[in-house]
Amino acid sequence: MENRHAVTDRDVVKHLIKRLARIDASDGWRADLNPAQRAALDYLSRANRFSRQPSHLASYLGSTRGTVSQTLKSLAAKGYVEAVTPGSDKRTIAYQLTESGRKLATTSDLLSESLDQLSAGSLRDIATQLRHVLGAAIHTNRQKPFGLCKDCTYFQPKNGNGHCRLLNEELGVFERDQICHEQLPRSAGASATSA
Amino acid sequence: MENRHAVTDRDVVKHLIKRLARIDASDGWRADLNPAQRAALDYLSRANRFSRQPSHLASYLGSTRGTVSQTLKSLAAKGYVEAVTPGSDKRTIAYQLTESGRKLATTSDLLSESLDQLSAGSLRDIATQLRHVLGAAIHTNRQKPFGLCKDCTYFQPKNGNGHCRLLNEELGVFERDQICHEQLPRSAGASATSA
DNA sequence: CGATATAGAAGCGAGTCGAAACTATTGCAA
DNA sequence: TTGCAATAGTTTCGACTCGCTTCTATATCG
Repeated sequence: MENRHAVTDRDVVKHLIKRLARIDASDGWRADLNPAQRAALDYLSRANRFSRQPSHLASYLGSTRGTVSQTLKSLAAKGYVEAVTPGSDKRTIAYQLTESGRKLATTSDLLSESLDQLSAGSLRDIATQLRHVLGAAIHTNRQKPFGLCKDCTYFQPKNGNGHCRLLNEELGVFERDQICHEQLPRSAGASATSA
Repeated sequence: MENRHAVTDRDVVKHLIKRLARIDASDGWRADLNPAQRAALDYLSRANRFSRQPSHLASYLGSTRGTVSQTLKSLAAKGYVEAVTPGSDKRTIAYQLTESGRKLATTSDLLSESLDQLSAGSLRDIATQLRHVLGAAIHTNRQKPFGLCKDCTYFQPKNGNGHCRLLNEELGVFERDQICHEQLPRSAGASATSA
């Protein structure tokens, strides 16, 4: 009623996210990486052993196999990742961080520093709200959630560790907090095998 | 205490923002634009008449004059923006949207659609929280806020319209909701002329 | 078997990116 | 007034992203 040109909360949020992402991207040129390489490094540092193939990264980034293939190649040339050939399926290849890659992936970035200036309560609130946004975006875009192993329908506590009922694999403690391309959020409508 | 590998809220928020930005970027290839061109188009659609020069866009994006110069050139080649030469200072140039550019800038994107699935209350909460995050990031990165004209220290209501006390210019109604490279948030520590 | 699907990679062309060099102005100061 | 540093924009460079198409190997299913 006040004026026809008023900015809606939706647009405010949209611009806030986009601007934040832009600033973070411009910060992504630290060291000798670019934002895409940094994203790949970051993904590999969080992905569990079932989720480290080029196609998984492409799916996570909403990109293509061809594109991430090149990004991983340049990361390998710089010595931050290395290819490992897994077992059964000879078409696949997996990438893992090298020691220097691991070190680089854990260095703090601008976004972390900015977020550190907020209170614990604020962070928890933002996390809750943004989860809804990301959930909506993922649903709209028909993407996979790539959530944490421990929040998965197929995750089953076992002794101190865990067990994946989908892949029928034993899981170490640290793997509970890694992301998985097969993850199906427990809270969501879990209609079993679709993945 | 529960486990040493637990993911902090800070990292959750960081990953949520980054993933959201990635998905939005992959969506930014609609029409015949790429994400950078889309960002430039979006900026120009919201910038007031004092803020449409390449250097302003570079500052907003945390990029360089050289880079945005090329982006604007390709946007001009596609007919979405056109250069206009302003008055006094012959070094400067300003870009404005063409009719087709304006049309393209107002088409809804993935992020808008996702946000539309949230309640008004949620959107208002997220906006409040993200403003803090962006504020911190801008401060850390020593960037300008690029806030709305009406939220500026130099903004003065005048009749139904407004007046800028910094540039000593009259402002139309619609200009109150545009972003300005000179904006100094009213709430922040406004120590006058620094800009 | 063979058809088809899938994983990864290579090549293409447009374009981004920071960095540095370059041009044209402007403003300031000796 | 002349000189010179600061500023705005552009150009060029090399590395790289990106979607796209094609290619090669393997898998899978009928």
